[in-house]
Amino acid sequence: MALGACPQECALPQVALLLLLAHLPTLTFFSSVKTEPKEHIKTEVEEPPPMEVTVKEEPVESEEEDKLVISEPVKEEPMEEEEDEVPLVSRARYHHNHQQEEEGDDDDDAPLPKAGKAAAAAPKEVGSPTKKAKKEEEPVWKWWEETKRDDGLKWTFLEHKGPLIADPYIPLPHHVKFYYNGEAMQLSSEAEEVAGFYARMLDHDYTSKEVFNSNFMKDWRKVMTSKEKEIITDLKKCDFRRLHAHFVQQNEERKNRSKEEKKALKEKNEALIAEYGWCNIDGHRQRIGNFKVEPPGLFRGRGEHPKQGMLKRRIMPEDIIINCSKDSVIPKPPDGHKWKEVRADPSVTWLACWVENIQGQTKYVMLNAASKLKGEKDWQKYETARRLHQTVDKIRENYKADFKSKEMRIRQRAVALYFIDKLALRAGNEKDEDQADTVGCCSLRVEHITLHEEKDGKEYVVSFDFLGKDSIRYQNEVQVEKRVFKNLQLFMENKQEGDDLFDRLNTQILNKHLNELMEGLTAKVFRTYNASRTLQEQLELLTNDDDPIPAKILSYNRANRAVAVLCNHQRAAPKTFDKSMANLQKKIDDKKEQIDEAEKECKSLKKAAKSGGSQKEKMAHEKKKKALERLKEQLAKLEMSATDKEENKTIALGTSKLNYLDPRISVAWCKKYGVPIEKVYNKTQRQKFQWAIDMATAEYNFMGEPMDISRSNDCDDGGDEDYE
DNA sequence: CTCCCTTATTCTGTAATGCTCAT
DNA sequence: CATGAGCATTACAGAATAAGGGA
Repeated sequence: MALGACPQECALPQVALLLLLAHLPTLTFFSSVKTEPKEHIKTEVEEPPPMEVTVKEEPVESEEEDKLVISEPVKEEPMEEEEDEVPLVSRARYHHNHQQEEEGDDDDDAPLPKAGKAAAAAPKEVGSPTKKAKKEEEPVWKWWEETKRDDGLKWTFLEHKGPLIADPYIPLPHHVKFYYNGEAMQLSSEAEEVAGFYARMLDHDYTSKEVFNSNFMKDWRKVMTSKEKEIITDLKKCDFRRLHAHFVQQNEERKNRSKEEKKALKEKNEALIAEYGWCNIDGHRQRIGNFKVEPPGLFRGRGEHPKQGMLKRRIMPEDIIINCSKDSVIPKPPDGHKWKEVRADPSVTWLACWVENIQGQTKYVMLNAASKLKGEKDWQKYETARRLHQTVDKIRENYKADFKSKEMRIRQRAVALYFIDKLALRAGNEKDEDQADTVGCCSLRVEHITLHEEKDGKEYVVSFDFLGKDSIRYQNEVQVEKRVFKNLQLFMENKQEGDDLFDRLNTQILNKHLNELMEGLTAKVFRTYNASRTLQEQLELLTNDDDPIPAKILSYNRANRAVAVLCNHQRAAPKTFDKSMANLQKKIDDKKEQIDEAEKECKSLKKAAKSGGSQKEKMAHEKKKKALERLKEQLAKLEMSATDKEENKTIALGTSKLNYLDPRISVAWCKKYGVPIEKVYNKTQRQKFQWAIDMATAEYNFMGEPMDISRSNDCDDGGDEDYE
């Protein structure tokens, strides 16, 4: 049963199987406890479609909102334009200067030149109609109802304030001293700043690593004055403890700030966001993802990174390239500074970039996940995955046939693809020497797998053990087809540790082949496809229609978890895991005790009610019964979260939720089972997946007919339920 | 009910990867 | 084919914030 999670016979690593199997009984147990309170039954049975209930339940923002609500429930009518539209920074300018724009730009709200029928019909940007806090929600731009532009350009108009540069260094107070060889030493500002970076990390593992320390020392010495360089030669003689203590104290003080201070700080921060956090793209205001330039610091590579500890230098305006329209207000560099360059390249999505000094890579400032540019791409990604579904059977046949090919390179390609499909491995590009030694499928080396003709009663078992992205360990034992096994033996013949398993293959070759099988197909599409498919299948399998909401959510999380396991999304067990688990357990025990007690009381009341039979006594009994039910429900919820927590100990759900699971599957599930969307997506997630929440109905099927995104919403299930 | 502290969740930061295109 | 630039996506850790729970 749990095997249903796997794309094919047994894709899930063993852990997953164990987890799912081990907990299925629990699940059944819960689903059979019929103690739902009346309201629950109602929500599910009664008229108003669940969705409506949901909308009402939208958690209210906070204090301010309360005030407003008190004053008067604002009427439903969508308040037109005026206020809601404020945010467009320089609309006037935009229209003014925007002559190269084609015709159809007469509507204030549809600045996109090619907006077709969809845009015309679309209710323009609708703000939050009811609640009207002064910090109003940004009006939603339903870009998904517009026709996608097909010229490959990302924008016509782009205006922004440029990135926010890190504050200059402020030297430490004089009493905070660095000691060398037991003696206080006043460092130059430059050397002190870098010393501070190290001091901050004093109680981190990094500072106990040799590579980190030697890289640090080397770079630190580069910023020292010649005198300092002469003196400071040995890290072991450096004493950063005063600096460290200073920073700790600073943190402490920050935490203990008064309410007023905190509020002021928050406002200041919001002002910064208001100024730098937004851009105007084709007449719409959209949030920028990372508008702050990365401040200087010590490079923290993951795993055994050869460059860990190196100094990440301060980025100055002179390093930064700005990208924006010619006719926009060009961002102003800080006083006395210049940008490296200002260009207007509408073929890319970034607003600014610079080259980072550790790896020589370019870093970009881009829009945030809720933006059209990102959302459209995301949507497209899932449509590609759905197209794969249409042809995946053929592709599988195809690579299975290739297991027998006369050509080694074809066989290797086939086996690699088999792994990518079955195990959701990453493509595995080659890497440079100066990066951490991690691999993906194509870059697997012979030492990363072990072949077992037989293991634990199974034939042809391959065990994997390697470090993948972010140096996360991948360990798995998989039973494979005999042909795959024999091929692997062949590939490994006459090879030794360090040799590539697939020596006639790399990602370009593989992707080129894939592209011939299906337009737009690359190795990573399989990951997306198998992840999303697994979610949908697991949801179907695990959800019980008549479960109360918490049980449904547990099912959802389990389905999500199956995907996370498939994709090997791990996390370090939270430091306080055991403790908090024990706490939870105690709560559960307490609750059980309460229930025991309540049960006893209930029984005696029942007796009293029956024999004596006064109205009062009956009432008392009824009351107790209800209380008891409530308690039981609370207990079920607690136990639910306990299993959920336990199962989640070292598994991270976020990554798959955010990057691999077609959000329409989740939206459809919520609609189908009357689960409020907030139970599955938090606020930012709802923003990111607005397009899906808006477009998917309960009938959405990931494995159904893909949509043609470029021609927009003229197929599929034209859902129009508003559901925020 | 408020306050304070602890724990859980969300958000931010930025590293690490995938993939295409030009040379 | 090999290599590297360019840019976009995916990834986890840690900081920040919110929520829970006891006094």
